[in-house]
Amino acid sequence: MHKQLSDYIREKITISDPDMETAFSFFKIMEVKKNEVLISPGETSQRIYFVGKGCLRIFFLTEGGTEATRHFAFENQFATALVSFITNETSKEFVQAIEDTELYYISQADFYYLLKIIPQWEKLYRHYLEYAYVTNTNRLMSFITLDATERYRQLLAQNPNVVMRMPNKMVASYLNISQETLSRLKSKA
Amino acid sequence: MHKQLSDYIREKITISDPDMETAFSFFKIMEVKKNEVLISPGETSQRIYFVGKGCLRIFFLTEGGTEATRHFAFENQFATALVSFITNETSKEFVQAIEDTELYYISQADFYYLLKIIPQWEKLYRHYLEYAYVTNTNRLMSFITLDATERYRQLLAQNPNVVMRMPNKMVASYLNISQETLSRLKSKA
DNA sequence: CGTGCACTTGATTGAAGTCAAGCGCTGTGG
DNA sequence: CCACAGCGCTTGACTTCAATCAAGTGCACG
Repeated sequence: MHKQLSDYIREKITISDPDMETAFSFFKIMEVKKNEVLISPGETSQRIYFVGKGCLRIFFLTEGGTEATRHFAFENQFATALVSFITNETSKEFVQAIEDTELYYISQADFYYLLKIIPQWEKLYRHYLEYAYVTNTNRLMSFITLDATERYRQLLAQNPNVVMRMPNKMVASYLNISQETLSRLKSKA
Repeated sequence: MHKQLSDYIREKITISDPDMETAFSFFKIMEVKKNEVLISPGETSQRIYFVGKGCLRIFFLTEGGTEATRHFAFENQFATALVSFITNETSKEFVQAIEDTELYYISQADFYYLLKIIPQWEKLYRHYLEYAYVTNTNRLMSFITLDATERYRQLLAQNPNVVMRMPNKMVASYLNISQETLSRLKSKA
């Protein structure tokens, strides 16, 4: 049971069977339909999700009302509205299922409890934070150094999943270009 | 001795006097002149710096050869080429003193050693990572949602230090606008 | 079977970059 | 202590990349 999750955890840290049992006791399973929203702006109650099957998207709305996608989380990845999770302030971000999705989740309180009672759990969280930081920084650098064409090429090279599995408008909002521009890029290359 | 650093640490975590002693034994003090470069691209030997007095800047070069500033670290902040520190790959970033600066630094090896022997040290690192992540994400969002004028206004409101203490060309490279555009913005507002 | 949403394609616009020229401070060496 | 070289900053003219606006096509789903 929870094999994907335990594999993931054991890949990152060494953890005793009893500790793994304890950790598991706080995770719950959950199925959501395509397009369902898990976290909306203004909410404080926080969870961390682990994607078993399907895909989550984290995005926020700009003043103009257009969506800006911050992250896609596929199978075997943790995801949450991380800024809100860290700061404990209300989220500015949505978390939404893009496909029918199977999730494991843990509440923020339980997650913090695990940080206290399982020393290695801190290390797991550290890895998640490091990953999130590196991803984000690469993204930031790509906005600064690359134009629309190059950003699209890079995404195609580094994360073809996104381009294949996600609808165009979401890919565009992830690259921070308009849907029209993405359409033109695709037809050219 | 090291009062600034110990104050900073005690603000983030609870740590025994002997542990603090141990931690301190790995930090060294260092003075650098204005414009001196501490880490250059291609280097692997990593340190974490704590700014006692002065200011550090982390930046990288774009293909065109222009500088893109990722972060300014003022008094009582930790700073390093964090992506390289995390991934252990060679840095793409420079770390440079912008003013005559007084630093405490610790090597990556020693820092990791502290993570092992002082349980609370993990928490300190966590706080640093969380801070870096939140800062970076806010920056990312500002590039996506705000135009040049609004980014400048936001920086002026949230971090006037940067605008006051840093030369124009660095402020511009931090906002990811050209020096000319920043000049025009300043003259208007 | 039809309504609406995703996507394409074309025409126009606009924000900010680039190029270019000139001013003024700073600091360095004679 | 002065002079001049060079860098930082400003201002103007022009260019460009990608956004917006607009219209039309086709597919998916109720």
